Amino acid sequence: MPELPEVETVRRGLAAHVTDRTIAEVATFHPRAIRRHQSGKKDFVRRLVGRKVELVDRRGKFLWLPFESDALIIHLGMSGQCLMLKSDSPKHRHERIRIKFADSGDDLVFIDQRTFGGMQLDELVATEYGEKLPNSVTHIARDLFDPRIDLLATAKKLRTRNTEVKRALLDQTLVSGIGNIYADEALWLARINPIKPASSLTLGKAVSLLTAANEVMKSALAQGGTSFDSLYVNVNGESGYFGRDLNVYGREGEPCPRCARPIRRQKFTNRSSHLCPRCQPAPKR
DNA sequence: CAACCGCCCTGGGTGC
DNA sequence: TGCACCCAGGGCGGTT
Repeated sequence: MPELPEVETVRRGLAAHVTDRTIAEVATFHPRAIRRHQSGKKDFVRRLVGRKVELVDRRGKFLWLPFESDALIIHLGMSGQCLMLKSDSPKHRHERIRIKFADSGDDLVFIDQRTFGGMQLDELVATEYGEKLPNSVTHIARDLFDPRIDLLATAKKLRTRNTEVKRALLDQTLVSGIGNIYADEALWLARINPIKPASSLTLGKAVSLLTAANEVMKSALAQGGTSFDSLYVNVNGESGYFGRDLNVYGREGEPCPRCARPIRRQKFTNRSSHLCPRCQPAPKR
């Protein structure tokens, strides 16, 4: 389940391997992998061939390779992988897209078991500070690794939300890049119960929550990301090492690292929250 | 505009 | 061994 640290790890790996290379050939193997590309498979392939990669950009969980006026957007979804594989490597069972380069070096191979991820070409539009974003990424808020994020303004906005704090944390239009794993870890670090109303946090608490999220994701990035269920790997196919540092996620029944009370897992909008019932007491209502 | 719900989809795991 | 079922979950479209 790639979140901000994992997607940033992939971005760095891609940047190191595809920058300055020219696309020579594109093959797609599953319609869902390019379903977001409105003008179809032929257009997708035709428009990519001949393009030279300048850099690899990212906001939240969205990656893109910007060209002059458009960009190739990559989203990993929950099981997407970008791997650099030998040009003669056999087709992987869940291989969805393969991009070959004019230098006949390693291919960029998109593998995705659950097909929530995919690629699309989209126009670039100018936004603030002279930045250019793909049109379909403009609604995504800045992430916590973005040097231009305004942490205080984000904390204030979080407190205006009439919803549970974890929902707000997962809302990519408020702050992007946080998924279920790092939301649970950040809430544990900040000692906040996930179903506490966002509006009930003090401003200081809201700031410390965002700071905790930033810290935990920075640590994860330094270790190459988390690999909880082996679906996430970097472009070389290697797992990250942060999984061992998770305090609550996936640790139901194990002792809280702070107070030794068993970690509890509870239902949260068709998924799960992991928390310490003592460190993160439920709000009274 | 904000919140919420249901849907997309696959395959590993589990229970019978 | 096989089958039915559950579960993971980010983003988005439609609705309230």
